[in-house]
Amino acid sequence: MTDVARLAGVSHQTVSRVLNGHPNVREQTRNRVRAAISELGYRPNRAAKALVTGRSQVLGVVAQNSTLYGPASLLVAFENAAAEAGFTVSVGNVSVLDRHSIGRAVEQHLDQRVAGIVVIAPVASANEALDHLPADVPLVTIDGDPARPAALVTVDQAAGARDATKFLLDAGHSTVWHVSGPSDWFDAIGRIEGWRAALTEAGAEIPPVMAADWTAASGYRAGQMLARMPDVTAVFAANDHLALGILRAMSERGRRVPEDVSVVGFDDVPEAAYFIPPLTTIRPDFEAVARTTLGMLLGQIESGSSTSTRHTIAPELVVRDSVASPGQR
Amino acid sequence: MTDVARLAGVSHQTVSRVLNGHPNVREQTRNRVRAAISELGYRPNRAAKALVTGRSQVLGVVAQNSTLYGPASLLVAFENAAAEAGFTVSVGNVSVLDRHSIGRAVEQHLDQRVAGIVVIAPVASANEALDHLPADVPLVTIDGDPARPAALVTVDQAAGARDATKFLLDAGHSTVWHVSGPSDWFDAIGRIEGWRAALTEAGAEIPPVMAADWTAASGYRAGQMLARMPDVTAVFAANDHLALGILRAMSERGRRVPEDVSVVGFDDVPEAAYFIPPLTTIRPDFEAVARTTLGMLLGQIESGSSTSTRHTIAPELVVRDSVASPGQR
DNA sequence: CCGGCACATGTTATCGATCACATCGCCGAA
DNA sequence: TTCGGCGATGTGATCGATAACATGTGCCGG
Repeated sequence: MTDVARLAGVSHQTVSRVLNGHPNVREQTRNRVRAAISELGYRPNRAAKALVTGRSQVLGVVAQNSTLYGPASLLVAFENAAAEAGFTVSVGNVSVLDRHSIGRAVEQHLDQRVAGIVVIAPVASANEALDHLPADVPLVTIDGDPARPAALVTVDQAAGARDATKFLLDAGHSTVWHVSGPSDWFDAIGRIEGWRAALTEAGAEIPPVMAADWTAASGYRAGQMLARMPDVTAVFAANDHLALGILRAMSERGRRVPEDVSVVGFDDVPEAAYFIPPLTTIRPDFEAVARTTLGMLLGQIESGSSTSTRHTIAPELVVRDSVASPGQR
Repeated sequence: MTDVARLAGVSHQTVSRVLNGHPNVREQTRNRVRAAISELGYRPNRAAKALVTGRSQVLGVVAQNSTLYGPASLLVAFENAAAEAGFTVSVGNVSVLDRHSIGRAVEQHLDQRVAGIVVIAPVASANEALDHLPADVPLVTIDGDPARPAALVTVDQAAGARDATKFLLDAGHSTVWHVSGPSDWFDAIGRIEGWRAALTEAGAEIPPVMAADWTAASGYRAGQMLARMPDVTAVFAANDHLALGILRAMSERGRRVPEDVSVVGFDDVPEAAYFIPPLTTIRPDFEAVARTTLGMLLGQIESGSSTSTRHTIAPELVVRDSVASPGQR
């Protein structure tokens, strides 16, 4: 920096001003400094800046140890958005979302003096950890507890589930069964609510919820039960992997999809279009979630105050071939 | 740090020595300092350390903008391994692996004064970028060009492909068709080589390679062609998504898997066990790749010299239900 | 014609660690 | 006895940026 200052014939402070877009610098001086910077190929030392300001240009993300399509897409989208805004993202994976793990991951980020933190906290057990976090660090939660008063961005699970269920009802099914995600996930809870609401509105009978986890294996098990109940004609699966397991169970028991049973999933994983049959599903807009999250986080960083705004991103129904009218039986 | 020093009755330098495990500190002093640290809840400022040493406790990863199962698993495994070693990982996603993009991502990391960089560089176009990188920064490549003299960790694509092909030949198939990945990917090239080697060894006829990309869509297109050739009884797909597309194409044309056609994939994505039928595939050990990579990187960081060792991780065949003898026709 | 204020710029202290070197005992060999 | 050397510890400089304050210039209004 001193070299740049010397070459431009100014003081290091003026260089700093140019770098930070300070207004009170003469146009001509600014240009000279800029020229010197590019001539020397100067790049500011972020560590020094972080040391004096107490904040680095890094955003921390705490996510569950997961290679699932949803979280991975979210992460990539967030990284891209952050990079555009000049921030680096450092990821802290945890295997379980309990208080201890989250606390540790967050501390690790605070050590690094991150400018802000994003916690992808889809389960209730994360709540306690979040309540005990220092309040002065900008923090946004994704898919967290709707009941917590905190900055939150979330996919509108209920709306998606409603759309899916309605789509099946509109096709003529008298009711729709639901294979749900784990009951401690807010995502799963929201999808159950939406499904139930759609049935209630239509005056349809509400079958018992079939609880599963998010894996194809548990979808397969649920599917085996559903397949042997002849009056089941429509199933809404809480995600695409569950749906895949259900498709396989149906196929094994000779129940054709969609002729005998209609299935709708959630997530729109890239392979969904190549399931047998291609799966009708709900596509959440991960990029919108990422952009919104980043916006809120930067807002908090700039203003220095933590808001508790919340944003909900509506997902979209993607129609493929796994739904038909029951009349076609 | 000064506070800790005062409380322990020593100088800040001694505190620093304790922190960095310097040998020449009396046991008793060390304990006093440790006690003071935990009493005050002191956490060292990483920015200050990075400023003076010129390196941060951060490792940079440059990966292709991808939510694919393989890269995502690799990333998670690497993050976990790095966290255990006290390092944070900052990810720079790029959408294309060309010289410009990689260069930019790497520069961004160098700005941050990362201690080392990992580049996941599965395509030839990445080579040029890597050649122009500063030589003094520790760097390990994953899935890079086997011909480049550089630190490299890679899954043994050829061995996996051979195992897969042999398994099909051993089941009694006279030859095995191959649907490959994009020809500029080293992974795809290695898999083609392994497949061809197995056929040559067995003295089997070598059918033309069907080129595709990694998507289920392109697998489906290739599958449509394969399905209308009655003499095709065995297919080795370069990854599980391709295999999924092939399965669907076969199913549409009424060719049963595995009775009429046997299929083997590569990657062992979590859903593979729930395809119709469950897919026999090759499972790469991403965790081993991640651990090995981290080990090499830390080695370079400590020694200060860049090696050009290379490690190859052998994958494993996972047998499920998508392969049968052609005699069962 | 002068005080004062806004703007442009420079000077010095500061963040929190490590590094290089200085100091102080103490022990053992000449 | 003396001195070299080593182990334990302290002192001051340093990394590269920003913050706070100081300085110098030109313009405006009274």
